Amino acid sequence: MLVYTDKSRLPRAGTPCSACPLRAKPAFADKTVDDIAFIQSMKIDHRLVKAGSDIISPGETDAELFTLFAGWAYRYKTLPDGRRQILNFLLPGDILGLQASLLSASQHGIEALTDVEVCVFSRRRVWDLFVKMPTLAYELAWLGSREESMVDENLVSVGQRSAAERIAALVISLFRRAETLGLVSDKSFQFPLSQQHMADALGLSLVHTSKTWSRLRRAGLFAFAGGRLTLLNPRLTARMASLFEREMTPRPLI
Amino acid sequence: MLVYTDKSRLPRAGTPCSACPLRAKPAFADKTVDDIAFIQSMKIDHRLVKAGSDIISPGETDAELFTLFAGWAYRYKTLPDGRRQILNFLLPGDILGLQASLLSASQHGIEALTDVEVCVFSRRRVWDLFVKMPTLAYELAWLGSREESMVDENLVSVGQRSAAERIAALVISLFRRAETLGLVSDKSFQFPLSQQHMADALGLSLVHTSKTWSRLRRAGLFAFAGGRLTLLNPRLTARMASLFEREMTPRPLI
DNA sequence: CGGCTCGTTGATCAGGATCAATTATCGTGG
DNA sequence: CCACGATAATTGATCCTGATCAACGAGCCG
Repeated sequence: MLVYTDKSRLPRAGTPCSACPLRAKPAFADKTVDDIAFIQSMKIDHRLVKAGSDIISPGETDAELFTLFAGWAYRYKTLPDGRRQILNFLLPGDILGLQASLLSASQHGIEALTDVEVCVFSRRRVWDLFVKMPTLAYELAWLGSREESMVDENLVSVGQRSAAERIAALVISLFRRAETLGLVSDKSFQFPLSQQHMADALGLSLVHTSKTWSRLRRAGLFAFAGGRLTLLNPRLTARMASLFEREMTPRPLI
Repeated sequence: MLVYTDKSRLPRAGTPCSACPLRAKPAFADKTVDDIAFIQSMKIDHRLVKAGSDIISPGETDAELFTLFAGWAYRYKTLPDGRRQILNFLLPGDILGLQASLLSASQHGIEALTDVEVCVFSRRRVWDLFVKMPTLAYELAWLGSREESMVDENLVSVGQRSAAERIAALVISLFRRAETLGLVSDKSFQFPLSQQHMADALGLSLVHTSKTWSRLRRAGLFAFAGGRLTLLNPRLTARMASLFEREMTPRPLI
């Protein structure tokens, strides 16, 4: 993992969990002081990871547990001949490495999509957490189930939807997630995926992704410029993807 | 859910968890008496479900938690126009409805593939379990991660593998799972999937599934007769699917 | 300026979808 | 025991979505 060691350039590294700016967002449920104190006690580092490098490498054992503090990342698996499947994308507040930390070796890799900041939690203390902090343990399991549910949805896309439907589904689901984090202003948000990322996530070729992508743009579903995506027609995009509005209840932030 | 109410025809319904025949299998890790006693106290029913009916319906709220005691099942999602994606298959000893029980409403359905027996656990007491039984809570989370890891693998199949590779991957992964349960004798095991099930799991059309399936049979990878599948060439099948041998550590049985 | 990576666009190809017809397989009732 | 209808599997013909090949333009960095 590529890491900045010079913490002096990381003003937020010193911020206590109780004053975590993420926690203030409406996407996340409130926590008791005790829970926050325990989280703080588990936190062993605050790291910067450069875009494109692994936060957890495939096959890594004893990977720590992370919370994505800022930036985007994704989970992926590769086949021996190099084919890569992106399993799901990770946004700020998402937990990262839970599967790797419970199972013995990581079955997947996690790579930083943008420059990223992560909170690092001691893997050894996860067990401690289950013993002492049932609320947090429950929330950990909850977050795991939520991630599975996202993978489920991606599997539906790749297995059943056409190329255009897949892109529409990807775009709205990311839009909605960004929205709950307050990252959307005026229907537009920072969209850091390359077309190669989309292709690998959707099970499409790079070329076909490009063609379908620009077809949907010409159709007026969305616009893309300067790394920002503007969802011009959310209704139509959602309908094209058959992706239901699913109200987002505040979720736990570990 | 279609249920037999006449328990008299269910001799195993009265068997205490401590004498659970599944528990004796090498696939499952040993448990303390305390843990087993708690599991027993959570168990509120032992039900038979007919093949083809839902154990958990899509959108169901307050679904209970189950362990699959005997038979096969699968998780699935459907799109409004009827397209169906099978997310993963469930074999005896697998937990079922964990996601539905943690999240508020079930995002998927679970259907019995064969006639099935399930142990029913009180959903209300799951929280109790997290408070009192950290070991079991940890194992629940572990089982959740394991299921996610299976969905991950299916997503790799559907996103990256060719039709033949997908079928090969499905066949071996089911073979291996059946093997750990002692269901395989002489390289062959009961294989209850219809071609429609395979098609829906692999994101292929029914017709193409049939053609590829018989091509692989003619190629000598496996044979299928009388509902039993015989894996004639496990090595080649595994290589075709690029599915690595992954040693199975004993897993928790709740 | 050259050498990257990334996106775009056109031409061609093929894997798998769709359509259609036939053949087991099986449970059910006469 | 057989006839029947329903469901599941097979096979051939044709079509089309999306893969592959190839060339080119745009932005970016050294």
